Formats: sequence, C-alpha cells, structure tokens
Amino acid sequence: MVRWQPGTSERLQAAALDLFASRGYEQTTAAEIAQSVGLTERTFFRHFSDKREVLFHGQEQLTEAFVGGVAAAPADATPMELVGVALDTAAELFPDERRSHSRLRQSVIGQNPALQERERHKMSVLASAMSDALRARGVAEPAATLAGQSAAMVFGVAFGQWLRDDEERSLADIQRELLAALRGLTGASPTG
Amino acid sequence: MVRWQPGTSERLQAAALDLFASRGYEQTTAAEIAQSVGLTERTFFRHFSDKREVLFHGQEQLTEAFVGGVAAAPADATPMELVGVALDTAAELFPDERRSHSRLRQSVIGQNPALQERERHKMSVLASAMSDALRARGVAEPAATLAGQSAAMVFGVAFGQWLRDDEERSLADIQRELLAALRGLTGASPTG
DNA sequence: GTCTATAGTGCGATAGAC
DNA sequence: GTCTATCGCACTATAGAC
Repeated sequence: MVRWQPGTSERLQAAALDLFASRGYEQTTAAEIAQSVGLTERTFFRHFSDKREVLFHGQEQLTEAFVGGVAAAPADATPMELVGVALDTAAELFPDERRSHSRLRQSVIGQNPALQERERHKMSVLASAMSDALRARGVAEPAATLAGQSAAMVFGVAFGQWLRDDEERSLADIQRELLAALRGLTGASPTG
Repeated sequence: MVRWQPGTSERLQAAALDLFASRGYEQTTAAEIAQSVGLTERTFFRHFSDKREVLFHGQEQLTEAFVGGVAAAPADATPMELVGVALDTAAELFPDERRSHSRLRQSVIGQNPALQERERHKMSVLASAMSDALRARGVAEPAATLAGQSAAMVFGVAFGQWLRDDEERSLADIQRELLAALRGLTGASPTG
C-alpha cells in the first residue's frame, strides 16, 4: 500500500466539488473533504489556505494565459488590440467540452456569497495582472489600468454568458462580440 | 442608566475603525469592539452579519447615488452619458473633507486580503445595480451590463487615485478624466 | 499532528418602548 | 399586551500556532 498518491490537490478539488454540489458548500466541512480521499483535515489546509480556495486553483493558468497573450501580440498593437489577443488566448482554456464542468462549479459558487466574493477577488487580481502586463508593453496610464480592468470585465461577462443554458457560441466568439459592443458603447458619441 | 442608546451601528463602526487602525484588523476581536462601546459580542453580530461588514455599511448610499443619478438623467441621454451623470452624483458623497477619513479606512482595508475581498464584492454589487438601473431606462443588452460594469470600474479606479497622497483633484474631476480616457481607449481605432 | 483562539450560529431570557 | 434590542450561554468549524 502506497503511503500517498500523486495529484493530491487535484483529488481534493474533485472531491470538494462533488460534495459541495450534492450537500451544499456550508454543509460540507474541510475534514469531510479530506476524509473522502483518505487524508486529514490538516492536510487539506496545507494544500489550500482556506476552504474556499479549493474551488479556485487554476486561476493562475488563466492569468498566465492573459499575460502571455499580451506578451505574444504584435509590436504595433494598440492597447485594445492587446486586450483582444489576451482574451482569445484565455478562451483556449475553455473549450466547449469543459462547459458542463464549469457549469457545475459555477452553480456551487452561485449559491454561496462567500464563494462569489472569492471569485470577484480572483477577477480583480487578474485585472491587476493584465494592467501590469500592459504597462510592461509600454502602455501609459491611465490607459493601462483601464484596459486591464476592461479585459477582466469582458472576460467575466462573457464567461457568465457562456455558461447560460441556452448559449451555444464559443467563449471566444462571445468575447469578441462583447469587445465590439464595448467599442460601440464608449466610442459612439464623443460627448464633452 | 439607559439600557441602550441610538446610533448603535454608527458607534460600532467608529470604534471598529479606531481599533483596526491602531491594533490591526486581525488583532482586534469582535468582542473587543463591542466592549469598547459597552455592548456584547452577540450584539455586534446582530448589527453586522460578519466582522468585516462593520467597515462596509454606507455602501448602500453609494449604490443609491448611482441608481438615483441614472434615474434623474435627461430622457435622451446615451448609456455612457447616464454613466457620467451617475458618477457625478456619486462623487457628491465624497467631498474633500472626507478624504482623510477615507484614507484611514482604505489603509486598514489595504492591509488585509479578506477586507479587500469584501470591497471587491461590494463594487460588484454596485456594478450589478447600475446595470439594472440602465436596463430599467431601456438600455439594451449587452450595453446595459457593459456600461454598468464600466461605471463601477471608473469609480473604483478614480477612488483609488483620489486617495493617493499627492492627489489634489476632486473625485468628480478624476472620474471625468478617466471616462474621457476610456472613450479614447476603446473608441480610438475601430479595428475589426 | 495536536491544541487553541475566534468567528459565527441558535435559542432562550430579559428589559425597555409602544 | 406586542415588538425589538440586548444579553448569555452552548456549540461547531475554521484556521493558525505550537
């Protein structure tokens, strides 16, 4: 019998999502999650700084996709073009096969305010990382901050739309349409 | 001796900010805050659903200002003009006299991730309320959602700038400049 | 791995306002 | 009498310290 198996974090994450979905987030203790994969509560908290965090590992990859997209864009791209490339790159992390899993996870998050709070926080960290990446590409202030925040905003709205029951478009398509709508919205009438 | 006095929430809020600022947020217990104004821990939690919330009452007024601004705008206003009016209305809640108090509060929030999380959540609620208000004025999707989110985004960035040590402009002025920058950013080059 | 402080809840009792 | 603010106590889970 092996003393421990690889992929501990992943097994904890999967078990947590299962239990949260069936019993509810607050009705599931960290100890129960750990026990369900043969570990102790203490081990759970060694892998995740708090109980909510078990649902949010993977956000680092998302941030990397955004930042990597910015870095890989053409040298003469405008700030909003950089945002567009970043969004396209990020969308690759969410192929249609992943939709049902994302929907399950989102239904758990949607039922608990504390989890929604954590989700917003992660989006905010993403926005800051995007702004940093834009600044590193020479985008000046306040454009870098606004464009970085806009990228996270478009992703967030698009992701929510992507998960809707009646939605069939890809995440990338939804993002592109929203980005165009944002351009039309803010650029339409230059009032002063 | 009277059993209880009016303004309990306000006294708890003031005491909490004092204690958080001097000892730190985590080093201050809910019981200590309550005791400092002659109440018990249990009463603290009757007024605030959790310990963080004591720093975030007043956000309702902010939301009301935004929503009220939208409702009071001219009938023929574009979505972004509605956003501009809402921002102007909200800025009235933050005259320069309030800057030092806001800076103290922000320094407490800035030192604790859990408090930053709550702040982001409140901004997100604000964004949703703005989107609802825009929809109620007949703004279609996805413009209503994007404009509502943009309003909260501009407020958030502007508020952070307003609190900087070297900043002297009014919140309203900063917001107007950011809104103009956002127009220039997204509207400048209609790439497709 | 154990031990502990604290956040937060549930329920019942009390005291004053009306 | 009703209604509401406060208190007191027992309790669990989280999360961090040792």
